[in-house]
Amino acid sequence: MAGKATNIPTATILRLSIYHRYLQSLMERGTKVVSSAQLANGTNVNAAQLRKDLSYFGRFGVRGVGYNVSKLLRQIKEILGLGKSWNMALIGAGNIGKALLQHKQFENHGYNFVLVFDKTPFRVGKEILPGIEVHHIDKLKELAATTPIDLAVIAVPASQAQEMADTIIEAGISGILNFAPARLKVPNHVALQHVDFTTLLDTLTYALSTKEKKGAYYNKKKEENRNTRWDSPQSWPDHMINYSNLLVTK
Amino acid sequence: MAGKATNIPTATILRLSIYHRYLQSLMERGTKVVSSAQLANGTNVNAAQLRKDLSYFGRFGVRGVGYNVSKLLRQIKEILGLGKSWNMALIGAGNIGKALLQHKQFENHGYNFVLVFDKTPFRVGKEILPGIEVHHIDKLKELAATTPIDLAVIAVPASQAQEMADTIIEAGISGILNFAPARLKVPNHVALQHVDFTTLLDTLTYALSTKEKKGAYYNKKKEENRNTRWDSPQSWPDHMINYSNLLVTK
DNA sequence: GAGACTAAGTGACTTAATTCACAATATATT
DNA sequence: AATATATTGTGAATTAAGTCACTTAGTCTC
Ligand SMILES: NC(=O)c1ccc[n+]([C@@H]2O[C@H](COP(=O)([O-])OP(=O)(O)OC[C@H]3O[C@@H](n4cnc5c(N)ncnc54)[C@H](O)[C@@H]3O)[C@@H](O)[C@H]2O)c1
Ligand SMILES: NC(=O)c1ccc[n+]([C@@H]2O[C@H](COP(=O)([O-])OP(=O)(O)OC[C@H]3O[C@@H](n4cnc5c(N)ncnc54)[C@H](O)[C@@H]3O)[C@@H](O)[C@H]2O)c1
Repeated sequence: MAGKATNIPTATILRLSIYHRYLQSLMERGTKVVSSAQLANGTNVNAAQLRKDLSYFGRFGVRGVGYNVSKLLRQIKEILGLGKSWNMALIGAGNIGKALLQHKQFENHGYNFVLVFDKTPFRVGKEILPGIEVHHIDKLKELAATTPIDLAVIAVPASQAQEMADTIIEAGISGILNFAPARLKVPNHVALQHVDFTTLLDTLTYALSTKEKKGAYYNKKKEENRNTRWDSPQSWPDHMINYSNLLVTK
Repeated sequence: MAGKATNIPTATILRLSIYHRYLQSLMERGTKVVSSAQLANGTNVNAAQLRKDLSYFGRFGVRGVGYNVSKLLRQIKEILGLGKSWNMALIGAGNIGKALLQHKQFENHGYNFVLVFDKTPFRVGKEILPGIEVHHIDKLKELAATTPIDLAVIAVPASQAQEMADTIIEAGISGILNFAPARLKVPNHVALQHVDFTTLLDTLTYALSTKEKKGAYYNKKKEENRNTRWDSPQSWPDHMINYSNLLVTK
């Protein structure tokens, strides 16, 4: 486990998660060994980049052979902190919130909604899922004290989002996934990600628009240009993500 | 409208969308003029960066004064292609798909679901929204020929996602927003964005994990370090996006 | 209408991320 | 045991993105 002291690119962490998912599918298919070229191809990244990404954390492969799928999977889990199960609180049990609660995949990945909050009277007190009651948002701090929460998911209207973030942080939670279309301000010790549908749609319309009226705001160059810049509508290179969301990833 | 020939950073487009949204809120509040510093502060970016982002497309401000809110808003709309209304097809009318259909905000922004597809017998034929019937996926090509579709939203299980992407592209649609946890391969002329919840959650767990056992995989540095690297759990610098997917965005 | 003041626009610089290309090291083969 | 072959790991080079800091061009005041 070498582990470099170098700064790790943010995008590397995003990609690690993507490799992780692909490795899981390889596991299911029974693949034992995979080369950086195969793994990179399956996740749409450059093979050298994949190797460099891993090299920030250690040396996991065997030269001339490749990577042992289950071993690499275990090691990426370790790096990303996916060894344990993570308790999540949902803030806002509306359309999106309910879809998230229903999503079985989260549990499989160790993400569990253990508390759900809302404000609207007709939602509060209902049993939204077997064993999961909707609590009033005012009880967040109190309940978070007994049930330790690692992550909070914000799914309230944008106008309420910053206030909710503040409440969440005050309750001692320091990881937030925000679905509201608002860029939140949080102190440095809090990890935050935005899931921003409209912004992503806007990048698509930009791509399609520049495609049509080529030359208006942009000058067309080499058509064969790889998926990296906005010369032509294309896939996202990364970050993006964002980058990203970020964000933002091919 | 100067319009530089330079390559435009992918992250610039993401940010443009974010400025756009913030400008809309300023409009609603009746603000007439805004400085780059204010606008940057409201969107959590560096003021110089905001000015540079705009400079790729022209000169929209007045020196010594700032930007006219409604004028800048109009110009960003123009750049991003938000002047027109965009027809969308939804592929997969399950949990997430239904939440998206319900979402009123999309219409306000010019994004309209005009066709909905699924495969499961009990969903096909139902009127899922007033005036919107769920069609069988096999009819996509046929219906897209009569109702022009600009963008497709994929909300089917990951195992079906690549196949759906291929079908969509074959039907002549060249913008895709994908919610399935799978990295899709598309030809160069197709614009693609991934909305990847789990990957974003994974970056949060990484941040929280490294926070706890500082020094394991990372070496703690200046604590005051601004939100830019993975030295400590923090906000996403951008892209991340995008990128990123990236993607990724503070 | 001269001078003070403010904030945009941008070239130069800095920092970050990606890719190249090859040395290092494993396995397989004869 | 020597050689062929494959694929990792990584410094060096390249490319991209972000920030600084100054110049320019407006408005406002007196
Ligand atoms: N539904 C979508 O497809 C979609 C798409 C993109 C973005 N979003 C965003 O996600 C967020 C939620 O969207 P939605 O469609 O689920 O909205 P929704 O109106 O269906 O649900 C919002 C829920 O939040 C609750 N709420 C409001 N203020 C609250 C507060 N202060 N404390 C606790 N609960 C509170 C409401 O009672 C409601 O149940 C919004 O910001 C929306 O813009 C949703
Ligand atoms: N629900 C969530 O909160 C959530 C969160 C993250 C990711 N996702 C992803 O979004 C996707 C959809 O999730 P969901 O929860 O809505 O699942 P779901 O099972 O509720 O809905 C999927 C729908 O797709 C339809 N479908 C399946 N194959 C199809 C095909 N070939 N053609 C047309 N329709 C088809 C199914 O009939 C079903 O109605 C999945 O890939 C899921 O992993 C969902």
